[in-house]
Amino acid sequence: MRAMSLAGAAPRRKQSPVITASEPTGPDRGERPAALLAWYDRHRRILPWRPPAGVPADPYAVWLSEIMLQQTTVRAVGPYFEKFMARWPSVKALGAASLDDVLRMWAGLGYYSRARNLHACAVAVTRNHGGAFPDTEQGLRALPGVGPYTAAAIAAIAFGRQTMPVDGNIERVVSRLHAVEEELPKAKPRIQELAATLLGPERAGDSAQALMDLGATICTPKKPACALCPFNDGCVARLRGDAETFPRKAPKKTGALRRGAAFVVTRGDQLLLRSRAAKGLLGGMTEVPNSDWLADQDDAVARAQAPALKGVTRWQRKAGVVTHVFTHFPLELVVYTTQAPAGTRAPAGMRWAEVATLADEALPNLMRKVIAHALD
DNA sequence: TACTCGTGGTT
DNA sequence: TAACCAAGAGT
Repeated sequence: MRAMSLAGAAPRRKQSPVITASEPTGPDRGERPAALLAWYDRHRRILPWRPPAGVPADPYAVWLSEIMLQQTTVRAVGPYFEKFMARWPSVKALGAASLDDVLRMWAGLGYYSRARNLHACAVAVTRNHGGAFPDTEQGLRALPGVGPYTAAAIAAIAFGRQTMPVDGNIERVVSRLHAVEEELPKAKPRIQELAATLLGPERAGDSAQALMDLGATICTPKKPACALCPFNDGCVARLRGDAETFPRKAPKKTGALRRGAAFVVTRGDQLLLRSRAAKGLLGGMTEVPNSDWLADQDDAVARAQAPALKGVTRWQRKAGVVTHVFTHFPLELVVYTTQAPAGTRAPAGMRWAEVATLADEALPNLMRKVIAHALD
């Protein structure tokens, strides 16, 4: 352990007493896994789902965190992970919960198919595996919501399997280390292969988490802190001086603006809500009635999709619009409000909910914006 | 392969 | 400010 503590400071090549300025001074290829782990032992992040060094990880906590972290920042996940662990401390507990409860707890975190698959996975592990996660990559891969990355991550981190998960961080680190010119996603197989060479003979999970921490804190997308990197001058992209340009990837096109209308109906202290279709955009989540969302949507056409309510003929249009940006398109919603008389029946498929308890509803943030705008 | 699928923070 | 990015999966 004592020797390891020095590895973060750029180990020198053993066979070359004479080192020129341009010669690589980073660890030799074969020494990289050890240098990486030594760096990790000194600089690993403290995270809610990560036990203290040397303490085995709880597969349930690893799985839950990995699902939440898909395309989601560590900061955003933190409170959700704590909430879920407190309410459902085991996969069996989560498997016994209702999908509705899971969606309510997940509301605001985005990518709601993850929550549906999370629940389905908990049920499957409880029913088909006796509440114990499969301990192989192949077994994990068969579970809902568990793809190639997550299966490898759980196998390595929770079960010590010799496999290297490749996420966005690792793609960036590895593509820079080897200056991989091929564009993503075509370069994935090559990057997977190169990433696997960074696995130490033991501590596979730590190797993976080390690369992720390195990508998140040192080998960042913009202005990487190369001087602090354990790979040092062994990094080809750094030697070329264009580390920031990796990984190569085709620019993505932005979607066209879509427009629509949302209808906020109050009845005393209550509000009219309904549920969205089980799958697709915001699948299974709660919403206020609203129109189609279409590019070049005409305001009058959208307005005409207001719910039919007995005794309601007048709608007030709120000034301004609610804007929201989805991954593949931006959205602008015009908001109409009305006050329904006491006793007004909710249309088929809709229900009245107390405004005071809206926090407990499975409302995606878009809908929270709409309601806040309407009641403002 | 190329879309779909949320949200918030950075640059 | 527009673009990019974050421990990707499903179709």
